[in-house]
Amino acid sequence: MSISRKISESAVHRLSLYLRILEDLEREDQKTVSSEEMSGRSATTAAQVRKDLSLFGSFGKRGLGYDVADLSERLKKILGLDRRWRVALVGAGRIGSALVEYGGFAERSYDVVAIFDSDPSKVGERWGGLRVRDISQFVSVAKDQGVEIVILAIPVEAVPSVMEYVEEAGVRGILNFAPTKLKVPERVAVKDVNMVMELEALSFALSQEDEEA
Amino acid sequence: MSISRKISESAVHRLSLYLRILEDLEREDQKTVSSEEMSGRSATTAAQVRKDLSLFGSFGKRGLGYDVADLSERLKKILGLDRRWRVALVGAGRIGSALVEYGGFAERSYDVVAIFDSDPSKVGERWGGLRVRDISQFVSVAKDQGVEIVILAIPVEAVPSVMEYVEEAGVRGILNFAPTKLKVPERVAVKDVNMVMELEALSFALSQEDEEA
DNA sequence: CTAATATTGTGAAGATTTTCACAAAGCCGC
DNA sequence: GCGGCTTTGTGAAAATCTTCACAATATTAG
Repeated sequence: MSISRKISESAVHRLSLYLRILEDLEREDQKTVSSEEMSGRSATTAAQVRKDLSLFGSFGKRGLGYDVADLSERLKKILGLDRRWRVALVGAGRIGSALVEYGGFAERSYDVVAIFDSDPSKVGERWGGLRVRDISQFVSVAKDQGVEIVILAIPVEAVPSVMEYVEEAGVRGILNFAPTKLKVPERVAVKDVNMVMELEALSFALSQEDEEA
Repeated sequence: MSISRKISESAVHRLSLYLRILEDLEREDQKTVSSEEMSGRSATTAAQVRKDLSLFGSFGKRGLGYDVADLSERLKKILGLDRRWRVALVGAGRIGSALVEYGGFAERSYDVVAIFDSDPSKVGERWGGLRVRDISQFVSVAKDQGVEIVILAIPVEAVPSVMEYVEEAGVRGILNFAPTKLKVPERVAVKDVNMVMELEALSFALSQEDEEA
């Protein structure tokens, strides 16, 4: 179905965005949608939408547009959301709690199956049905539970030691909230979420405006 | 000093990253650094580092490299971190609390000067020296406090009504955690932080690997 | 069945970003 | 102060990404 082609970061982000739009449309009971309308609801052009989709196949009908339910299914498949992913949260702090509480993950395809922390006062706490475990148990539990993705929500200092466990357990992907570049073997995929960097991009943009004025 | 030139999103992200690296180097007491070393600590090439910096001026010494302290200062200036920014947090939920607790903001250039929520049970709570206020007071307080940046950490449903206030108060930049595309006047800059999208990018990457195998 | 209308899919053109490669500069040791 | 070594800054080339523009195809009305 899909060719081994290099898809750019931004294209993948747009696919996520399209999926969200399609889910909105499904809720609104709209049956078909044109690239034009999709572009209106995102921040792209109709041509971009069509090009992005055409990277994976030919999903629309000329003259008609795309079938909302069908395209939504296909995007889910493309994004790997046609299966469940087993996720471990490492770091039972504020960010971790925000994520677990948020709950949106389960509705999508991610099951948080274990939570770890190194702080003895946190270990043992119950978090929405899961007991916080000591990080030293990471390797055995992660292997046992078949954890593929780790959400890393720990302070920078703790990163090196934790990463040893993560590597040993054969985790395949990391969503990294620590503001540092992780050193990982090539086979491990990393995505960074970094609020400070986004804030800096914001103040950069605002400063530029000021200078132009 | 700096020309009104269009700097790409990714270039700005890299600048943030360079700044973080320089701060590490300062802590390590290293006085100068080459583009080569900078690239080793980030995920770029030496040429990219030099090109990025050259967009703003000529900061290095041939044969020697860059002065760590000097470059750090210059990057801060470029990113608008040579002044304080007055920030309001809208949404006193888990994400908001994670952000305020995190504290890294104050160490950088952002002062959280007000917190708002619409939930009466939260209004009045004290959060690290600030009282949570009712969102209905947003416009007057934001104007009074000179708020320029808003961190929007509220559910999607609440976005439209809150955005009316935000717009009226003349806010210039928004760091948006709500998974929806904000509709804002052109003068307002928006940066999105979206964990679900990053997770989807991760499962996309992992699925691709699987197919290739 | 035909004409009018809508909208996709996609080569080709255009724009932007990244990499290359090397002249220009500065430092160091002798 | 000269030769050797290092490393920047930057045009030019290469690669990548986005937009354009239009043929192909589907639908609908009559």
